[in-house]
Amino acid sequence: MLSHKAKYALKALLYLAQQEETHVSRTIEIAEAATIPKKFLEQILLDLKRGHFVGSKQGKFGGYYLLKSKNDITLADIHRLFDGAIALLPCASLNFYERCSDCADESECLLRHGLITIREETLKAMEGITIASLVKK
Amino acid sequence: MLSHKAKYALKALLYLAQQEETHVSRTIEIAEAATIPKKFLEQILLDLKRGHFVGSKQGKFGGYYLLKSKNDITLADIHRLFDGAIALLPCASLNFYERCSDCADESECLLRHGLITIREETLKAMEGITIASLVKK
DNA sequence: ATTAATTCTATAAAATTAGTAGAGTTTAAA
DNA sequence: TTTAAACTCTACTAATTTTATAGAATTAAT
Repeated sequence: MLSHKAKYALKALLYLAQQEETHVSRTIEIAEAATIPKKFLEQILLDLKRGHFVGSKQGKFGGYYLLKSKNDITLADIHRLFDGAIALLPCASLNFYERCSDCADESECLLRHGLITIREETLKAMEGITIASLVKK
Repeated sequence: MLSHKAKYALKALLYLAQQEETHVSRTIEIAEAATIPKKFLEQILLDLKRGHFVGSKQGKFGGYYLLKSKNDITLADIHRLFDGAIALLPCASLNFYERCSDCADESECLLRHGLITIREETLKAMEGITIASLVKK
């Protein structure tokens, strides 16, 4: 399941994707349009900025705008940024790999093989969902 | 990601699937073989029993055994039993459906459509992974 | 200088997860 | 019928994560 943070991030990105390219959106404007607690959204937008998905303009008349093309922001990206690994266990993850402490010999683990298959399939599906594809409904 | 409970459940089921059909396995035996805290495993086996995946024999010389065929226990089943919905948000779930409180009109939600697609694809993948397929490596 | 915005750090309440404790019940066998 | 060995059940606890909130600092336009 997605965390609220990831869900809010996606909703904020969808909002930004629907604005004119030149428009910068204030946090409060996004928060009200997408029903997201404003102070929580502040953090989320900063995370998105650090992930180089959005840019910001500071000071009066400042706000946020999409930095990457809406075609290049995928569900997999946002999942990884806010909720971490796509894989079902760390030992089956590419970007968040970690050994299981309860596993004597990883190469012998019956579970891992199946979970790698799952990761490959869900990753492909999640990379197919972009902000652009969501906006197009 | 899978919870430890779900991971332990899968490891326990894999252990049971590798025993002879007539054999009943004691909790302590499974715990030691699969490196699972015994008292934690007790709870997990009871959950698996209530889900009709395993059966038990009480009293001295009692223990657990597979109730369902290893071909009929899927990763999706175990995910649902221990970790709930397969879908990324409750509003996109079949078995754990819930409305989002921050969503004014669900039929208008741009996110939901994409998440239903993802759910369909990952569900298909997860239903393809059975205890039998994992044992066969 | 003032206003309106982002940025940053700290804090807090609630929920979830992971695991432990201990008493109760059931069954086989001596 | 007693004992041993197993499952069953309920409650509890500690740690972690999640979901925020608060407030001061910084930036930029007018």
